[in-house]
Amino acid sequence: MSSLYHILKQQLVADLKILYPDVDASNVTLEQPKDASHGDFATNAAMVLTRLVGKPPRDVAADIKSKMEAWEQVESVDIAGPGFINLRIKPEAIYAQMHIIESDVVAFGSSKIGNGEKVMVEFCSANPTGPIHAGHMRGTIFGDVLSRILERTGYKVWREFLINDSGRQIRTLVNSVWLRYRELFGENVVIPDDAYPGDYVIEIAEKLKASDGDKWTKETDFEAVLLGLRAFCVDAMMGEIKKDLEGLKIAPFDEFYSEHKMQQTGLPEKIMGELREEGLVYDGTLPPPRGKIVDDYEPVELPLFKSSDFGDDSDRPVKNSRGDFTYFGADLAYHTDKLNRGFERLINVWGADHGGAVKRLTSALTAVTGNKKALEIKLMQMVRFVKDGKPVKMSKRAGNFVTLRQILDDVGPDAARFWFMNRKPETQFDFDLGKALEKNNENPVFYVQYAHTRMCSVFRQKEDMGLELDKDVDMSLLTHEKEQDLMKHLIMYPLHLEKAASAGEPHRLAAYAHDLAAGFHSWYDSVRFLDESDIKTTSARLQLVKTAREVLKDSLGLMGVSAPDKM
RNA sequence: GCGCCCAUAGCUCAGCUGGAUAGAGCACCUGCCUUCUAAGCAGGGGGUCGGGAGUUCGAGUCUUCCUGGGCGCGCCA
Repeated sequence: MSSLYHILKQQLVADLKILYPDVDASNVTLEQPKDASHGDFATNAAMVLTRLVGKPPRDVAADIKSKMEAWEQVESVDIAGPGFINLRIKPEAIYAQMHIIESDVVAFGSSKIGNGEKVMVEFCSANPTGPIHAGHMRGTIFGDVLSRILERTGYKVWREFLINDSGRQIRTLVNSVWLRYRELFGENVVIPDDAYPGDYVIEIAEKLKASDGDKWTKETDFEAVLLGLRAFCVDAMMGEIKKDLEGLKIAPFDEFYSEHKMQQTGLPEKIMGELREEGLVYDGTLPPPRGKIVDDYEPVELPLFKSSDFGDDSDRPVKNSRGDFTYFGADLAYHTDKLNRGFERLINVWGADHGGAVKRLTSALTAVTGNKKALEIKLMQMVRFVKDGKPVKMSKRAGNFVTLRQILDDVGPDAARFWFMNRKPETQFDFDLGKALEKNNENPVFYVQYAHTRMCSVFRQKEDMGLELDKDVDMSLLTHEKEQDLMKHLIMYPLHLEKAASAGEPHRLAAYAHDLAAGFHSWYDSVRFLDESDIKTTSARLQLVKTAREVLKDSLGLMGVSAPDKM
């Protein structure tokens, strides 16, 4: 806890506790005012507490002010407007922060709001029936960066990828591969409409031929083929998926969890039995589906989960009429197992096309935990892919979808990652494949990276000039407005990380990095850093450049974006 | 018909979980390179924050209704 923000926040909380012992001050914030003339920090404490304390805001502010004036880091305290308390920090306190940041930016940015809580982030979970396509990118990048931010803010993060390797899609995959495999041996096969059409299917077939020879051409029973080739096909697909994840610079998953294996252990049966004992699962008949006319509807008695008692609009079958678990049933078992594995908090990153399943699963989990909200689902709205202003339709069936690898080949991981995580998840947006191809500066990542290369370049130039800097740096020489602004922006880094973590919104980190780059670019153009005739000022400025570089590099690192020395 | 999400500059989007005078990029206009990378900087024009009502010291932000767009609505995955 070396950051000024953390220290001041702690002092504020402690003082409020003394002033108003019985009042809940959790809504009190310590922020950086937009307008610098309002001070370095501001708190809304007086206004938030006015009703709870039963005094006018400016009176509350006066109480708090008297406490704050005793803080050693504070130069002045002012009450403004409806009851804002504005703090001005002693310059020395800010200068001291620069050295702390530069010596260990990770420690500086870390916080304990996570309290060591075990949180599982499940994301990506692309079906192993084809390469990762562009539609998965948003959630995959989101989950990756969110995980990194949560780790930095004191959570114990577990990254999990659910391999959806049971169900009909796997039959289709195995069948598609098997047909292509037989085709390789000269058999005249007919590829049905529902088979996967991509070239990757042929590649797997070729691998199969290489490893097993003609063994599977003699087999006529598809069930036997499925049994024999399921693992081979899924493994081959997962190998490709893992390569894609690596290409996108996704931090390693802690576990790739196989749904098929889960089914085989009998875990879902066990969990359903327990739920049945608790009265949460019962046998019943559902009404016909609404909003759609179904010709072949017949009422059937199925095991149902009482999700309607927990906010869902209907009860949901956990098994289908063939006796297999439904997607919902398997998901329910899987998530119950997550809790049994000791995770206190579950975060799932899903695409908006799964939005309809959110309520039933969260409500089911609420039932299982006895009314604790353990599961949080982050929905990624759809990304519309456009080229030359026209939408590009993608379909796995037609085989014309844009793959993650294509985008990586075009723009590289840095641009792709920054582009996707720059935006908050609940808005849908257009990804222009034409612009992405151009690799121009419309992608803000170049702006941020360029700031970093400029910082590095200054030091290269300093070496070339043979400048010897002072060991004892006097930061008080940095009187320029841009320098003051930059320093104040740097000390707020931990606050922005905490907000990104607690809101579950990684894009805030991208915004912070962009602002930091802007502050630096602006400063860069207003003063010359390297001045042989004034080594003292040069030393102080380079100290600030070094500090800013540490923060910028660290924030880029958390986003999984590289910080190049040269561009 | 029902549920979830969205609507902010011409375009793409931020807006710090209710705070002080609503921001950035692109596009358009005007300036700044014989000194640290001009992939940059400084400035200008451009807004009824989709519309109405409400909540309170205070609303782009919360509630509600309306309009428009996206996603979904079997035992599929």
